[in-house]
Amino acid sequence: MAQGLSIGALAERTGLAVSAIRYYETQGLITPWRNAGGQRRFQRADIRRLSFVMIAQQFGFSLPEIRDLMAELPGKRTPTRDDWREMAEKFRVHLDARIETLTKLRDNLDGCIGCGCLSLPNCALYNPEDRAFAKGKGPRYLLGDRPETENDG
Amino acid sequence: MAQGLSIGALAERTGLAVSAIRYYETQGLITPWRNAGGQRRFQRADIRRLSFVMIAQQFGFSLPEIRDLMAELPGKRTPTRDDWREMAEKFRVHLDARIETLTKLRDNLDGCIGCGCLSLPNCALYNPEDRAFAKGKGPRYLLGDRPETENDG
DNA sequence: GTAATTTCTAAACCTAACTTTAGGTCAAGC
DNA sequence: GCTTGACCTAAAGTTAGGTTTAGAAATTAC
Repeated sequence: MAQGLSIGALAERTGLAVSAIRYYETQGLITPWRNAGGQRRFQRADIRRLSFVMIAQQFGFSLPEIRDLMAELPGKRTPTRDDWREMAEKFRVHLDARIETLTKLRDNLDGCIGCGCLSLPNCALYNPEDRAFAKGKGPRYLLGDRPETENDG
Repeated sequence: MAQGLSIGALAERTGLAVSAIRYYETQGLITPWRNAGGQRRFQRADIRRLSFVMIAQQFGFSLPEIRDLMAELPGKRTPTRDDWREMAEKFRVHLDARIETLTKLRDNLDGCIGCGCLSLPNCALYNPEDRAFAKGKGPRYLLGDRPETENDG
């Protein structure tokens, strides 16, 4: 293994399937070079990149989103500690937001299901801030009612 | 609307597409009855059920998982406040776990990327507790290195 | 130097969670 | 009572994130 890691070696180091790594290349998440025989060769820093991909996926980020996050990192030279740190700081903002959203949602759910009303006009849940809780598309009224409607179990 | 809600009415009340509601029925998330003409009719309580589905999805639960969670609720009679509360308590355990996982992961990422090493033998990240951080499949070594390997930017 | 692995590409396949389409029925308004 | 919109089913299509397959070429192991 004179120059760079083979795809199999990278797979072993990251725990990913070889096919997944190839797929990530098509999605622009890593850009290996090719050796004389046309096989992919990876930098050792790509282990870190792929680990980051897997971590970000755990947080619910899509591959395009992750690619955009990683676009912060230098493409050509090996990212330094500071490159990573800078990127991670921006990433952290997203993580914090995601965690806060989930925490709020959990607390709201608690409050609404736990409270006696189950009818939203009286409930903390019924307010605009809470309704805009996530990436769109959510329930318009968090546990189902409209403001002018009364209790309906 | 003498008896029950039509699918269109339910769609309007929940913000879901009609096609999604039909799909949820095939997945066992709701069980409407049919009127004389063969059209679906829903209970008002189904608004709440579907809202819960959407909320649980935000937390990353799959439809089968959500169906199992909701199996706690009485199928025939309209769920009472206490039915919901009981179910929500079990759900909350999952939410707490998910939030804690994400929080830990965030802190780990902070620690590792932020620290000077970027080489895992010295890093808080390299320990079994952290490596088992999620629903399997994750990176075997959270930011890429193996213990016996040295710094590699 | 040959055999066994790995890797290559392209294309097909897979699951989850839906949406769209097609052709037909039901219900509500005038 | 007719028209229009809502609803029905079944089947095909869609997107994300991959995996599998097939046949060929490169690499490694002996």
